[in-house]
Amino acid sequence: MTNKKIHPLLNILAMPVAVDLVVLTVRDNALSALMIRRGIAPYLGQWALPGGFVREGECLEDAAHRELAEETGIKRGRVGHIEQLATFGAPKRDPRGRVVSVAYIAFVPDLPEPKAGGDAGEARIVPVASLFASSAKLAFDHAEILQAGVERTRAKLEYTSLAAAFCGKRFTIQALRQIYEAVWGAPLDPANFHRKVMKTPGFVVAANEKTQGDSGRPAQIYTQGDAQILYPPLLRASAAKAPKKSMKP
Amino acid sequence: MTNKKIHPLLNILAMPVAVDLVVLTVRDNALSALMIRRGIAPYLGQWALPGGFVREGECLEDAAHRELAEETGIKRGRVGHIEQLATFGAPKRDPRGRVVSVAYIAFVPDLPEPKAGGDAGEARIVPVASLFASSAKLAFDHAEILQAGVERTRAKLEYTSLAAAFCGKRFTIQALRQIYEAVWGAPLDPANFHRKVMKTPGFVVAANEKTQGDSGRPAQIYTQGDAQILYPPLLRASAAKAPKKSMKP
DNA sequence: TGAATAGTGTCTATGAGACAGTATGTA
DNA sequence: TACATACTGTCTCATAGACACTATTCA
Repeated sequence: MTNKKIHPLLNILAMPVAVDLVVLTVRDNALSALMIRRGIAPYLGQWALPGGFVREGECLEDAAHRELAEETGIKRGRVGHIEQLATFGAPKRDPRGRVVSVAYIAFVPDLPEPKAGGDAGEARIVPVASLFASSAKLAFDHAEILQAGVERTRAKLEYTSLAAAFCGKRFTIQALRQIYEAVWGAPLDPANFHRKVMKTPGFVVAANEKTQGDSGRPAQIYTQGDAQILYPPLLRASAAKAPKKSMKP
Repeated sequence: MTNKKIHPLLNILAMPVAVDLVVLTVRDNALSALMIRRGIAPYLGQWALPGGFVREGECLEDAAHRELAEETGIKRGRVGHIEQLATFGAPKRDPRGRVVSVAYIAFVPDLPEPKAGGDAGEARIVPVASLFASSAKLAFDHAEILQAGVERTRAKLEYTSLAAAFCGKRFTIQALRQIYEAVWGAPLDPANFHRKVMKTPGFVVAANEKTQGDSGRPAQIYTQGDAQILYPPLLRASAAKAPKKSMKP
């Protein structure tokens, strides 16, 4: 690249690149997403995912963190986990012109009600079940992005320790189980769950503390362990599987 | 390097968007990728993934199929499976200027040695093991993309029926097993594998035909079934798991 | 016949699920 | 004390892995 007059890319189509964020948390035992009510056209007044455009010299994940902080006030340190989800690039997905959007999922421990900042309108934490209801029309292709983010999250809880990213730094096994129950939308047997977590090396580490003041026996408090991958995985019950009958007399 | 472009409508930084392809096949029992030797600078003469820029009015997956056909001659119908892998957007990943690249993985049944077309140099099918060797320096961040594609592929064979996308339309259980062995790089017990595939509903469907002319008992021929998801999954042996001892006297 | 591969039988170890039982706190 | 929740024990069933065995072809 010594000849600076030649720009091989000049006659290539260029387009804005955005990041959109599926920010998930568990609130009142319901998997919920942080949504922004759009204050400008198009899709004025509809729910949209937080997001914005990538800037010069900024990598995609940095853009995601920046938008999260700008639009919702969530700083990097409060984010339990962030990862790239997928990229959406249909030519007409934004009526203003072609935009490619790189979607991220972020898991955040239970949040205070956020305040909107930047160019966003009202920001709220909404249970995903109500967003999936047909009456809730999301802006752009954000329903599709949200759906993909939730499905990825459900799948990842099976074989990774990411459920802990929804908890705070210190948590009980019950709290961890409630994350699974909220994300999967199905109850789990507390006894079996407890045993499974305990025998998965590195999933959680006992802290030198117990709960107190609650009703019932105090619970051991744990912190997240080193393990990233759960082996064997903690599988959801298959929808395809026939219900079982107990044979105990 | 002021390759900055401003989108006319939005006054936002715009950039070229590329697709890069991790085209995988199993050849001589080795997982292999289709690579292109670069015929132009930068990285002249080094191995790179096939790819190119997204065009106006073209969605990302269409761009992936188009580049695959242009650079390697593989038509849509020959592709067993294609899916988006991830998007790579580090500001300096292309020394010519900022480019965001959406990577795809494609699985193709065993290929004839390809001919290069378009602006590509020599195209070849290379075992991924030799590409991972430290001596093989790939262009751009393509080593990282390839690594991600191979890891995704290994993981997906566990819980999906995608291994069949590496086989032709009709295949034996042995052929399917050899896909798993090549992708995972580890032998599987033929008897147990056979039973596992058979008892997973919809994984394969028996065709009305058997092999003939080979040594050994003729094998039933199958086609791919309806199932997308394997439940329960066909897990790789964990590296973390201690080797087992047989207790049989 | 023997070599080779397909496919089945069967034993064992492991893990999931159901659920009873015990431990330890609060009201 | 009653109650609630944490945790443990234990039984049953399903599955994976090891590997012996049978089946069916070709040379």
